[in-house]
Amino acid sequence: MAPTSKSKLKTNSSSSSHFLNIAFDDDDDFQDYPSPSLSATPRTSSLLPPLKPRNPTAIRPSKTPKKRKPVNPGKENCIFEEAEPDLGCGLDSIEPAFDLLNKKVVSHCTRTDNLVESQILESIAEEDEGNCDEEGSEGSSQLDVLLKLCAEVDEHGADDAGNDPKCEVVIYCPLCGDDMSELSDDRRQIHTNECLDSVEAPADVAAGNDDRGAYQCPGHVFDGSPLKPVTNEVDVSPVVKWLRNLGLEKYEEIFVRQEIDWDALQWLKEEDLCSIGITTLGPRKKILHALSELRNELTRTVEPETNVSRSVPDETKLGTNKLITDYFAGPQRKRGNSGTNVRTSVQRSKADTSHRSMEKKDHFRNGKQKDVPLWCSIPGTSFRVDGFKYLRRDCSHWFLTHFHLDHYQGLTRSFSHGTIYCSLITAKLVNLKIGIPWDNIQVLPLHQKINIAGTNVTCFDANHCPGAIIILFEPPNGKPVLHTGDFRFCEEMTELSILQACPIHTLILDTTYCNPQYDFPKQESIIQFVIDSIKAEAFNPKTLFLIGSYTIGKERVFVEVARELRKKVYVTAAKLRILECLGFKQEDMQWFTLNEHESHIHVVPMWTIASFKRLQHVSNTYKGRFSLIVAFSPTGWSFGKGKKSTGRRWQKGTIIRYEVPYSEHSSFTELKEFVKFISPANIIPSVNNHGPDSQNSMVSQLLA
DNA sequence: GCGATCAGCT
DNA sequence: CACAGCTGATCGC
Repeated sequence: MAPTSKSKLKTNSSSSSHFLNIAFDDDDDFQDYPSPSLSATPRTSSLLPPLKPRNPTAIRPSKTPKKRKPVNPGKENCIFEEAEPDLGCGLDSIEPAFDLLNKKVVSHCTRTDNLVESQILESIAEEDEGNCDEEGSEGSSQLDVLLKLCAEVDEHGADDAGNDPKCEVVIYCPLCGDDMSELSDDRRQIHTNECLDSVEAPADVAAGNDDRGAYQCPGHVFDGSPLKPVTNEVDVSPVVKWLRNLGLEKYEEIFVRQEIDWDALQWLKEEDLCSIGITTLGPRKKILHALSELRNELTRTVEPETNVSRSVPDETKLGTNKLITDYFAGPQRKRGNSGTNVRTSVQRSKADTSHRSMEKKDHFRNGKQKDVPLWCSIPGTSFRVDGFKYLRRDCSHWFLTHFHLDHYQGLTRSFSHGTIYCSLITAKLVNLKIGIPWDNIQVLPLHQKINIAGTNVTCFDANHCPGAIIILFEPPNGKPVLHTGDFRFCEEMTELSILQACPIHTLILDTTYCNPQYDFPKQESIIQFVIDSIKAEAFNPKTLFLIGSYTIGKERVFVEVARELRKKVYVTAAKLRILECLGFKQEDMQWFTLNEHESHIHVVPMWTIASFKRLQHVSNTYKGRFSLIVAFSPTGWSFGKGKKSTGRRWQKGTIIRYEVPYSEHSSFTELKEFVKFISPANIIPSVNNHGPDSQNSMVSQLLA
């Protein structure tokens, strides 16, 4: 395969070099700000080709109106806030550029939000093979949908367990461990209710259900007792069972000795645990976490049926990144939000086979199964995307969209689950940083359709970090899936003929900034601000400029600063090794130096800039050589949400930090434009950072 | 002992 | 909170 490495920076491709060669006209610095309107038409008509929905009938109206969160109330109309008084360090020179940027963004922010109420796409979880047609459930009640999904989960679970038909179903009481196989359902119910009463569990907790066979047992809901046979635990207290379930059996003795019963357990605090002898941090935290879960369970008012019919189908249709199993929160689940406590047979079956070490490694950690989220499975294939945290043996094709920790987490040197597919740049980094042998890596070319196990696969530059790709899957079932990974929409994407022609069925979308209040400026404008700031202060040789960067990402900021100012930037040797993987041309590489004395512009990790303590340490290191530090922290979070202002300027003594809204993810406006361009039948958000309800609401607003 | 993992933090 | 990732503690082979 002939890789056509094309860095996102587009510095290594003459055909796209215009991307970097911004006209830095001093008189026209901020013309590049996007149109101040959220309505789709202005920018679309001025900058982009007409975005024709190619699949208009696929969009279905919402069955239930969704609430829309209040939009930015208009007070965030200043991009930079003076976080602390300017102590006067001769910085007047850089203020004008700062003010100018500020004013420009004011006009940018005071736009009229013109959002139409939700229009929700259905995104019913489909079977991997794609033969579960969503049309079939069109007329179903929400409960029917739920039941159907449950049935599918059950079947799946049985398969996963390597179900043995000869295997006799033995049903134990999860409380006392008695064999209840011979009892009728009613008798089992009575039995467990009695057990339940005997440990004084509140009634609302008992509302959860277990789908073990035909029998529903409430017991494990509150004590988390294991679902495997527990014949040796007949005489064991609920507290001990609870500890064992947490994998902390070695502390049983302490709890027994201290006579901590179920009631007392609920009230334990960290200092109590320390005082009774649980001095190791990890187990103590684990116990405290489990206790807080337990308290949540006990205080929650559970209305299982109401919750099931109200929330589950909605979330399913909207395609959040949750599995069906997420809707049935077991006692230990972190995100138990449905209020129901049914444990699915998937979880049970896997628990039953957890003695097999390989399966244990694949599916479990501390007794918890890591569910494969919707966003990393490609419907119609067995492929996984960025799902290395959920390694399974049922897949041998693993795609990696880009080399950021939250996407490759779980990928280690010992990976043996098949082939990793990624861009050339990502491949180099995976090899360099993780040590994956090249034999296990398949480099994907850009813009070139290739066939992998019967599915056509085409990649495009994601305009995120170097090597980041968007992947188009065309499985044999005729339902193409576009996975954006992390991406920032740009007009070049609308010019991709394959995307124009291919009717996307499922869009797995980077929804990091899927909220109307995230509508940051174009990257060029921010870079220009940084350049202007440095230019303005450059007369002072005792000023050190710091530019924040991730392992990869944000390179455009310091590369363009160097090119424009024709000054070298200092990077560490480790950083240079990474930069060498990114496909820069020699003329760009010349701007990097390993000699810190050669430059007063240093590239540092973002986390160095994030804290004044660390900046102070840098300042101390350079005492004598530099008397002022100006640091730039480029992050999209500095624009909007939850902050009093939409960007900040901080100062402490001779250290100044600018948080500049430089984002490598799409803004809300860009997401809307992209969704309009793609017009998918389904959307699956890959980021769920505002809670499911809010997220669904936001995703539905993309269609407004 | 070392790699993997997780919580906590920014 | 998150972005993305560092640190330090613990787990597990």
